[in-house]
Amino acid sequence: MEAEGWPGRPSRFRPPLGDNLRSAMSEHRYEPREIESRWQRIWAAERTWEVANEATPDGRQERIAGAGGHRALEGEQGQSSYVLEMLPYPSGEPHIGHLKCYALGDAIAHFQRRTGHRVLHPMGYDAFGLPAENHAIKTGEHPRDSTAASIASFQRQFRSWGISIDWSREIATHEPSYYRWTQWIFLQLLGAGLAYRKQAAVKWCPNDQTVLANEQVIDGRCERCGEEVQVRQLTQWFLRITDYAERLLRDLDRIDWPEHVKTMQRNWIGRSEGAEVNFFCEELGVDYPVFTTRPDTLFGATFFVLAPEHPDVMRLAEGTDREQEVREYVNRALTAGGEDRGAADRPKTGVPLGRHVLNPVNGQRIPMFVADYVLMEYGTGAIMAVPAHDERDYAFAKAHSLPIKRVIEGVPEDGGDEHQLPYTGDGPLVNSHPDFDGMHNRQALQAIVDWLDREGKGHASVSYRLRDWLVSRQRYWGCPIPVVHCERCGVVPVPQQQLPVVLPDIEDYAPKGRSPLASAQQWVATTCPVCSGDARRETDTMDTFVDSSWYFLRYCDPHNEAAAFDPLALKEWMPVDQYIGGVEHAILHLMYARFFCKALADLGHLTFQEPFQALFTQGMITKDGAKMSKSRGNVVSPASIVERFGSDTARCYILFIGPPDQDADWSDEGVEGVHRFLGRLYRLAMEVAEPHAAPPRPAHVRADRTAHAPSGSEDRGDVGSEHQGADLQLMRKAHWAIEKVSADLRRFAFNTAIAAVMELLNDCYRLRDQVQLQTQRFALATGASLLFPFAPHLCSEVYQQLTSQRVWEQPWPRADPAMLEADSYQLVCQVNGKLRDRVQAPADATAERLIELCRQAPNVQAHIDRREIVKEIVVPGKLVNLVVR
RNA sequence: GCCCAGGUAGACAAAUUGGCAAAGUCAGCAGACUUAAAAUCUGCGGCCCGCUUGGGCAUGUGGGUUCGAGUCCCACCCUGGGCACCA
Repeated sequence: MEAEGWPGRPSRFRPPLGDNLRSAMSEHRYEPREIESRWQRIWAAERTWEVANEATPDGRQERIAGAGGHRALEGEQGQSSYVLEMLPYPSGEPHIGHLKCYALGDAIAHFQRRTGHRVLHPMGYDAFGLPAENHAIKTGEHPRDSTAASIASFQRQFRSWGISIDWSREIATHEPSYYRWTQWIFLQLLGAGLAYRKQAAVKWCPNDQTVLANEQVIDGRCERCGEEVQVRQLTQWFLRITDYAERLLRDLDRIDWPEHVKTMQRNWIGRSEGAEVNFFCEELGVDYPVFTTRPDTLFGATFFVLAPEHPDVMRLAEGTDREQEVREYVNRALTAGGEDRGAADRPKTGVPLGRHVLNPVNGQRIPMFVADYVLMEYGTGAIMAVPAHDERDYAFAKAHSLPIKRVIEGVPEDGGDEHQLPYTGDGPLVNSHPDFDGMHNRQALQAIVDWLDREGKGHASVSYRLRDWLVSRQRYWGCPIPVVHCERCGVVPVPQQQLPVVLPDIEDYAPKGRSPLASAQQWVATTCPVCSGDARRETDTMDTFVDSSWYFLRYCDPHNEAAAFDPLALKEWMPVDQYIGGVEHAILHLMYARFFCKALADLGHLTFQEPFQALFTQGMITKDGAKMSKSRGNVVSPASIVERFGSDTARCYILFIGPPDQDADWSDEGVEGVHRFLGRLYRLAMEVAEPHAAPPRPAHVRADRTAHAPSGSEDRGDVGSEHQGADLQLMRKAHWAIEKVSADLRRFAFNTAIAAVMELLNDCYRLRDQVQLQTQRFALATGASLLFPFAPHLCSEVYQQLTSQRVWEQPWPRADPAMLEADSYQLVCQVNGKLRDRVQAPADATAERLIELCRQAPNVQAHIDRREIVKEIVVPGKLVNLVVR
């Protein structure tokens, strides 16, 4: 809707005044349910939000091509835009967080469409997972059935919200047509050596009876159920995400994500620069490498520690008088290891191994220990201990009365006092070696690494905190891992043409410490694809995060039966232009999806490295300051809000409540306020939309006007008639709103965008008996057009009534620059930085003229008095500040 | 402990680049309409002094930079989040 192209620009028509307001208004009750279901039917019947792939070569676009109403307005050259909210896990009903997420994403999608983009905005379901399986254990209902019910409920509600989804691309991760390709991707990774099996100390949840990924363990507890996790030695499937640590870290610089999310990922990857140094054990004739970030403190190493899981621990202790003691310690550490081994304030336990290693820099013989504060998974599972300069080594040395040797001089005030240890700061080296003593430790660090490298005793090295991703789960309701175990051939991938490996039906879902799939004997028994001999199927299923690590690719080509996706389809849509979801996925899902992209790109399937170019993380909706939960009984269900007020109100309110990236507290009164606003818009629009039943003027408004605005204070200046002044004023306000809402949408400031439309509507009411009908219509239609991304049903209705056109088929309105500029403005007059007066100034006044106007302002004169003006600061369009002495 | 975000009326918030603090919404008060209420429409709204013109004080606290600070700098307090034996 171009301002200039406004149909039927102002006639001189003025509505006659009448006094049957009451009856006229009562015909225009705002009935969201009626309005919303009507427009939803139209969008469904016309498949308005479907969008076809342009580049898919085999004619499939006919099937998925909808009417695509918005396509009519921007032709073939419309730039593609992929707007995506995080895949919902369907359980029961959608909650308020879903409403916020989709209200947000839909506003972006609508804005994109109306600014000339072809928008892909799909929907699907993360349908495998534990809740459905736990439900099955309790009730015996097949997870497939309960999942189907939840999906149906989600669909129903999503449709009732009127979000502009291309429903033709709907997917669900539990459908064989989807997980067939999840399995295909797994085999791709397996073929590339990125999926592998190993025995490892893994986190086990005794309640859910399954292993967990490191990322799913929070403070030693299961992320899902809160049960304390145990450590078990099991053979499990892993994905080699650590191979991508460096790229996952580096590429964060190339994507437009919130800084705090990037920071979390950086911390999780945990890159450390240092050196690997070999310590030689004479007794066994073996080199033990350690990773250290502090090679500058090598001369201060007074002992050496191995992790209890270190494979050489028992071999080292064997034959020494410590053997029994070590065996007991290791056994205790390995079995009881689950209970917060991660806590830093735990006492430092450990036992000597009765063996020694040589410090490569000075040949000193130092004792070896085994202690559980050293982790097998990080570095080499062994450390050199420098108690003088490391808090943990210091605590261990104190507990076991080991020598402490200071090798870095502290800054003057700590004077080398023993009480100042451990000292982890910087300073010159001491007690080290004549070549390094006196050198600043940061330079010494490099010098020592160079020396180690030359001597072949070590080298610079980088270590990461990130661990490989444990993806196998001993659960039923997940994607089967597509391999078989053959006695002769070992682990054999299921050939691609035999995919999907379909999840079999089973009798008993109860976990027994192994996958429930193991009880499906007929399914497990199979033949080896290589040797045709007897083989058993893998009975573990995949972590559901695997399913959701690639779903955004499938949306680009959801019905492809020959491949997971067509490269041309990906080229058209990927990467996702705007991804939207909660911060709770900052590490897990977002890291895994990035990893999948990089791995698939390396395998030649993708041409991009990052799946989500821009990310927006929404804040949580709380109630009474607390997270909504059933146990607190403070849950606000979207269905009840939609029922009472309609989805337009629900959506507007949730965006109006505050900045969308911040947490916000739900307020029932606030919802009513927004509902009132929508009702006001509707009623005024209906009133002016019917020229025949001319809207009557309420008598009191007339009275009010004569009482309050006799000369029209807005008419200050030389504008001719009063009508022109008010008309101009409202037109300006409408154009101001266009400018404001457009800018706010670009920066996701939905709350202020809605407030701007509220302001416009307030002016429509305030000026309604002073402006021409056409002006009123223009202002209201503009308001509806601007509010459409937030309240699509109401705005479609209002726009249709006012203009007989479909608002979503109109391009986004553009403000007329001439309407944004007034010919005069209020000049702020300051003296010594304090506001003293305001005067009207012409827009084109020179600096000299502005100073003059300021000086003459009555209250400014009083403050200047006879004092000397030492400085004049002029900010054209804003203020003049006179500095006096 | 380390890192990040935030602290503005009675509540939620706005102020995009250092330029009129508080747009908008809620709650509140007043008026119109009504037999009345609800709904609706209109208006008022930081604190202190003053009859008003006006003046002083106000963005967690204390300093600083600047003609001018919610915004920039330093120190501190509070709230929320992330990380935390990772060598």
